[in-house]
Amino acid sequence: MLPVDPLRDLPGYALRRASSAAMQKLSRELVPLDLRPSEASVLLVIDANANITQSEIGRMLEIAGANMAPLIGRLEKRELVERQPVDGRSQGLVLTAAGRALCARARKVMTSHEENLMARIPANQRAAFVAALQSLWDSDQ
Amino acid sequence: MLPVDPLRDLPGYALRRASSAAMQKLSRELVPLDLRPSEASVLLVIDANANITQSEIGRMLEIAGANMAPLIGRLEKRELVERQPVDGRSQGLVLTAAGRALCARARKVMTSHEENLMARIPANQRAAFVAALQSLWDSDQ
DNA sequence: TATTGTTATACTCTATAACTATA
DNA sequence: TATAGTTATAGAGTATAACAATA
Repeated sequence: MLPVDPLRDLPGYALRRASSAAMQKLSRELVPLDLRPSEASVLLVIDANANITQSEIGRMLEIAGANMAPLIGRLEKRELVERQPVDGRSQGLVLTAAGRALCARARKVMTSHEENLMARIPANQRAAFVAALQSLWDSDQ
Repeated sequence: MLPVDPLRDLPGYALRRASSAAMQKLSRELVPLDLRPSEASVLLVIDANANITQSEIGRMLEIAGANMAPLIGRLEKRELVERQPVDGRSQGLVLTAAGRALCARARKVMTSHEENLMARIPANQRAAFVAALQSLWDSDQ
């Protein structure tokens, strides 16, 4: 007798499995760049917002401050990011030349990843799909 | 100047944030039952498939065998699940009376959670939304 | 008082390797 | 040889608590 999967048709479970599969795939695609998805995301955010502080990044991406410190530390140690004092307690972050180069490669990987995901969904449903995801993302009440 | 979020409109990123928000919410809702989402899922699977083995559950839910052992161990220690030898190396799993009672409560929590999620999405888009998620879930190539 | 940045710590989920017992 | 179950271990993400320096 074939086993029954009582979770298969639950939207929340499908959401979890889809997200997990997509993240695993992206992680593998970023291996050649020696970046994790969270690190690549932070590079893109700094590139789009020169002199942003790490607490601002944390609020934007919902990464707790305690976890931003080692993440930024790794990027700084690899000389992808530089800190520039804003005031006595805040530091603006900017990409180095190497950081901009790696960010460009990361953007290509992520863009390609996104296109491959969306290719699975009928074109006329994509906008509704993303809108539905964004409405769930604020449902954490 | 307001910071720019270059990730906000990427479907894959929206997928990750939506999944993360939903999982955090479900985790909180399961706290009174002292169950994690993965434990609740396993209870539902055993309830729907008496005498299923833990390796079969692992294949269904994509939980590695190495991680099933401590998970089932916790459920057995709480006397929610019993092991019954199938052959020399396999054991069928069944719920105890306490396990069935807790499973029923977990099902209520999960069903309510699913309904609250879907309430955010227009009714005429829900089927397409779940179908899109299921097609992504197999995109881990 | 509140915020920024940081360290330390712990928990969950996940991943790999190695091992036994059995098929 | 392949599979079931287990143990140990490590990585990654996330969470809280605590602290110093600054606003």
